[in-house]
Amino acid sequence: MSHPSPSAAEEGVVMISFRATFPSLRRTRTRSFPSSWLGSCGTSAQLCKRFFNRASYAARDGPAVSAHLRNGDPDGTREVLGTFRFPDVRSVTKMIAGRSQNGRLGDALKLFYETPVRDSICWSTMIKGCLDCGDLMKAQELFDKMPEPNVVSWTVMIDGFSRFGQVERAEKFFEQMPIVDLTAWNTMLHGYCENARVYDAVKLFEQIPSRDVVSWTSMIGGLDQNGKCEEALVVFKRMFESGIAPNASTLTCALSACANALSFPLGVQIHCHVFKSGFCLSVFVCASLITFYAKCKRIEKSTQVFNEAVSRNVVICTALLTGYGSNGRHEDGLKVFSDMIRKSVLPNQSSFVSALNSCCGLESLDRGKEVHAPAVKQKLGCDVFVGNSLIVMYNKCGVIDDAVAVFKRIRKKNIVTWNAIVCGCAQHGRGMWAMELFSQMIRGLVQPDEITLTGLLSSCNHSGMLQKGRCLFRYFSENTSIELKHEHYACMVDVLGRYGKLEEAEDLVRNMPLKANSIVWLALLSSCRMHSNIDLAERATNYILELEPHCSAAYVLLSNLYASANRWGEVSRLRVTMRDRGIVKQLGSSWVTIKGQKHLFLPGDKSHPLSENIYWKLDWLKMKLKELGHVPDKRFSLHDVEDEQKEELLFYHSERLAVAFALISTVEGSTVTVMKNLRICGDCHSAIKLIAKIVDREIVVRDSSRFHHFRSGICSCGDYW
DNA sequence: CTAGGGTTAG
Repeated sequence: MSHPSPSAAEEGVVMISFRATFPSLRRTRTRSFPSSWLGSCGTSAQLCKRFFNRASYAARDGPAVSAHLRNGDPDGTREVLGTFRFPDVRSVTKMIAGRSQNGRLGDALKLFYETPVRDSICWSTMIKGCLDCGDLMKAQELFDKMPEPNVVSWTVMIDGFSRFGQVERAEKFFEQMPIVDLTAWNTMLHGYCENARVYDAVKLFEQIPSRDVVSWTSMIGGLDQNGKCEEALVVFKRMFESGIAPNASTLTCALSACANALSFPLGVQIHCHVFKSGFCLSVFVCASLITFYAKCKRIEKSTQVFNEAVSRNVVICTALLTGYGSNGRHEDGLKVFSDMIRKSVLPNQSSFVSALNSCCGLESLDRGKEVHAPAVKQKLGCDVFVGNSLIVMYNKCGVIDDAVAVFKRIRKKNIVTWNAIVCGCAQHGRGMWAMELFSQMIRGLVQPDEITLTGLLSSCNHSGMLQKGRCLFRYFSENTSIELKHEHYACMVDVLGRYGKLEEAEDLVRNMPLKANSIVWLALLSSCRMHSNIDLAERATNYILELEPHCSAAYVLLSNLYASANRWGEVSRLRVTMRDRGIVKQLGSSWVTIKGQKHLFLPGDKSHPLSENIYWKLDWLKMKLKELGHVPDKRFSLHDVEDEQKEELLFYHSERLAVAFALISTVEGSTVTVMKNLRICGDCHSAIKLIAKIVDREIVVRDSSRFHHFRSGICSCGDYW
């Protein structure tokens, strides 16, 4: 400390002389930051300046101010300054920074304006504060008013413009700077990178007179984050040759590039370097090692790095959690998550996102709710990222109402939020909701994107809204710059075809500007299956097999179409072709998750330990169904066998076994949810409607295309699916 | 720890 602390005597002298000069001040002493008094101070600016800049006061009170700011209690600083006779510009600057960082721009500005003496640091802090609080205009205004902007304030502005996506203005500022130092160069470099102008960044990088480790790291990270991971690695190697030693940040960026480029050997080399150099102490490096191994599908190595990590903070845990998720090891991922909570490592936004993704992977509503609860506890339930994941999770686990509840609570919705809920409506057959959401988007000036269109068309498709579908399709092609892709045409063909407009659908396929791919033709073929149009189906199949000779779905669809028309000769001919070409039909299966345990059923399956009870329940249901006048629809039994046998086969479809098992294994009155890998069979559909009525419970079946909510004799799909 | 630059998890 260059300034010695004042002795009590000295302080006393100051006090006495000050009070003698301003006797009225005694009353205001305990009040916080007396602005009125600052006004009177202005009459003697020199005196004021002398008092304000007395380092001795800052030496005594400064640490207290810092402590309050550190503890997130900017108001505490007022109390300290209340006992503080002469706040100096350093303390005021700290307070301004504190208030800005707490999002209280108004208070910060008030302090700033009340301060009579402002140095360039104070100005820069205030400008930065405006930018941190999202007020670019105010920052610019202050910058223009600043008496002598220095290289720091210029740099703050460049960074601000870049962060607001106004890289052109940043560029202009950079060109106009009277003095450019290396930090300014690096700021501009980073600005280009974060605004996807990575090649301008490269150009700038080559111009930097002397590059330091930050320049190199920015360049490597920038290239990597703009999808140029190979080039990032080239720059990394060049850096080594130029003799600049990488630090923890550099290694983090380089490892990320290795992961994206799946450059396993180089990543391992970096790992060795990390090990030898001691950078494994850095949590960032450690996390990126975990991610690197996970992306290279060496999840065991990720676990090893995790186990050997010196400290386990949220970043490291989340890296492993995410790694497990992306390797399909959802149970393990959720175990990491629950360990975090148990060991009081507070999960953050990303941890929740990954954990919820794993719940989706397990299709487990219970696990999803277990993650939702701590998210709410941490006030992240309405966060846009966590919220988006929650919407997807609730949709996928079959409870659209909960997804909607989350949607409504998210205040700062982004396009992903809107898409998530629109796609949920599609899956759950809430076509009208989807339309209402779309008009809300348009009114709220939210730009829909190509995913929105897919969601909307598929909503129309699942709700049988022909006219709405046609309108949307036209609206998007005429009024937006969204490029229509194959999936959009496939969706539209579905909308038309399922409704029975097969000719119109075929016209669309033949006249679309892109070359129709197998997905588009497959949409047409499945419509033909629904509306028993064998001619068109045969044509569509030919196109599909030309494009994709091993498309088993095409064979199955056509074969089922022949079967339902009793053309068994064609069926067996197709079966032979399939066998010759080695095409295997996907076997139908259904499953139910109860208490975290997945129970899988195949058609006519008797392997389940509770098989006897399941079949007993099914027989009882069969009797009840008969009483209600249910007649099995044998058209859905696509085997060339006697009618009675057909009925038998129908009754033991995997979805029914799963439903019966779910009913006997859960509490009466609760909703049961069954998943199926293929589309639900038509006869099962009508039977389950009645079963829901008989047992007076809601039964949810998710098949390969959507959710069916069965309740008291009706299905949410309105028999249109 | 009074102002400006690079890093992680999706």
